[in-house]
Amino acid sequence: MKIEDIIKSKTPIAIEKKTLLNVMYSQNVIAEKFNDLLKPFDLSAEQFNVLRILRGQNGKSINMCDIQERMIAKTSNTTRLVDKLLLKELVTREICPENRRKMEVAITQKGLDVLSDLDPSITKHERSFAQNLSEIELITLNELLEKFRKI
Amino acid sequence: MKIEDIIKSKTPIAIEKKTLLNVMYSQNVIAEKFNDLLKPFDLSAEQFNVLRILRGQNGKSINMCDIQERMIAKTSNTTRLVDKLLLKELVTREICPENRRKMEVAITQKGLDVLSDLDPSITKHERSFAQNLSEIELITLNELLEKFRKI
DNA sequence: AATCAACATTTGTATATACAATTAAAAAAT
DNA sequence: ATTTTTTAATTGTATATACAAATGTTGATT
Repeated sequence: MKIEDIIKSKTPIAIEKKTLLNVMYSQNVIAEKFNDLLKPFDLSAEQFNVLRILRGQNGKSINMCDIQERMIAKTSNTTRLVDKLLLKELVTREICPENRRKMEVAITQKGLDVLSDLDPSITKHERSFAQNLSEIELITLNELLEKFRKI
Repeated sequence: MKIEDIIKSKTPIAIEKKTLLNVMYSQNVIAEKFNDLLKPFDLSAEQFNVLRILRGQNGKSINMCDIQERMIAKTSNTTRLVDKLLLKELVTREICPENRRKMEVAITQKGLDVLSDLDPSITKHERSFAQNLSEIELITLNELLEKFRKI
């Protein structure tokens, strides 16, 4: 569906504006589907994101700053995100002995299990979008987005 | 900057996942710049969006349902958004006499003035992203996004 | 005409986000 | 060695969002 139809604009939209709207709206579609997928697991998208970052550490712990750096939405409140994950026993948090300002956050076995359970539907989710495009088109889309957002 | 570097992934990411991350992150970059731009005007992105929809009505009023339909983030709470705009006297809201369930929302002169003041920076914002791509690339990007999100 | 279903909007509530202010620890400067 | 600056994380607060429940109105059914 074209963006003009989605926002029900009668007049044509300039290509500059249209592209911005298209990026914004696409993200929205993706995020909504993603939230639906996570809902049965009682995880928000950002919580899942943090868990995935922690798994990517392969057993090593990571501090709050470094988590924040790896996140897509850089303005999230990492402390409170980790609080939520702690309550669910999906992560551990300890003061770093070398630098007592820092926190060592790590994923628990329970956290790893939740991610394992989720993996199939995450992969399905990712493929459901990608299947509409060829390999070459996907590469092009990535390149164009990268150029587009570069200011 | 490539998405792998942004999320600091050491291992290469599958193109399916990468594309999703790229769309999500690009939206984030755009939204952040947009919020910065609106901040001096004391408007949130969604409030601005509603105002722009109202201006697009060319004097006619529009009800809540129809506003919602035209919005990009379909889950926003239109009532409370309009409440905020009412407080700032940027819109009017009246019960529709033909169907008392409906509300007639319209932009005020003050609202139109705010949008006029904003227009130059909005245009600048839109162009700042679009300038990185040629006309053909912009068209391609729009087409690819449209295909991508189609499920 | 009375009842029921559908519609349009609002309200309640829990959670999430944005962003400034605060706390605490470590590093740098004097 | 003490003060200042920088760094890391947390807390406070206001606003935004998600989603269910409630309210009031209209249209349909019997």
